[in-house]
Amino acid sequence: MKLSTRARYGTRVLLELALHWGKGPVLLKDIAQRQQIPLPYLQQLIGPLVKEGIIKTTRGARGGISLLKLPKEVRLSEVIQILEGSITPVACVDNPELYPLSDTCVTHDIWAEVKKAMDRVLESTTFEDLVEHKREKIRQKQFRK
Amino acid sequence: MKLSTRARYGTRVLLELALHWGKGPVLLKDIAQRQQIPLPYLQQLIGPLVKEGIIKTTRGARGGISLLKLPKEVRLSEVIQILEGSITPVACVDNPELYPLSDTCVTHDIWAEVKKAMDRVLESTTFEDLVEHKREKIRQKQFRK
DNA sequence: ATAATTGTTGACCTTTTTAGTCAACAAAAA
DNA sequence: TTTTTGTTGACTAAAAAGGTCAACAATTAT
Repeated sequence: MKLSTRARYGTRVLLELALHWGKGPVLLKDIAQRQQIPLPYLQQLIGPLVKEGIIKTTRGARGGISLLKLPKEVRLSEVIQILEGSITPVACVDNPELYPLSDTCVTHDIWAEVKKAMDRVLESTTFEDLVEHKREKIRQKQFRK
Repeated sequence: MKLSTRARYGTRVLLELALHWGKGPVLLKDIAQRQQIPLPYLQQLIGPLVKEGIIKTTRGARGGISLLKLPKEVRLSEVIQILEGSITPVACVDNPELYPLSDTCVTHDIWAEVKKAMDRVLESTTFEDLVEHKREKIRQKQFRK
């Protein structure tokens, strides 16, 4: 049940952009370095995010990528869906019509519940939440010194 | 985020045993056929379940496998843990000590929440629940005819 | 203009994981 | 003592994950 690195990296990239909101584009190279993501791999991840209208890219000198929406308008669930696909534990939860036995298959039902439980968390979390949470953590850390 | 076939097959096997509770051992061959699991693969799955004391095996003619505990004493979470390992979406949720940045890493926290949400479902579901649910479904199906 | 700076794309490769097979063996019952 | 079952560990094939690369396209700075 591991999340792919695509989804994990993608979340961290978007969190960076959310923290940098309103301050112009962020260099891919810098993100790659700070987040310890191989640059060529990172470049590959942003394609789908651009296509879905989450971020925009600016080419040429002083370019980079930036968030297209407000951080509060981007849900964690979207990003995972885009970079990883459905989080369903088993395929038949997404396509019950393909599995005619599902009307007496109780394991099907329980996997559907598991998926719902995950969805509740991922859909209720926006990048604004993450930004706030992050700033709070940093404050607490300084306080402890 | 897919569940492995090991975990899915294992759940179905235990559900069979729970439905057959109190009626002696069930042949591996029969389970394999009914559940459409390759027999040699199934044989491989039961080892860990025996080792953890969930089921017992009986060799020789009229042998098979049977549930060692009451269905209501076996949680779905145990079976998945045994056959698939931890369901954590990211490794650092299980071993925070290995990742020193986790005290300001908010993505870590959100993955931990996702895991908790899954655990709540899996730990609160026993095979007695599944058996009941199954019987209820069968009743409803007959009623519709 | 044109050189330098960035992002874009698709093809490719390597490693790891998953799913499954097989053969030789061990125990119990008929 | 033969037949019926389960046990184990080594092996293999296929798929997915993770990552690399080279050639290209668009901007900006000079």
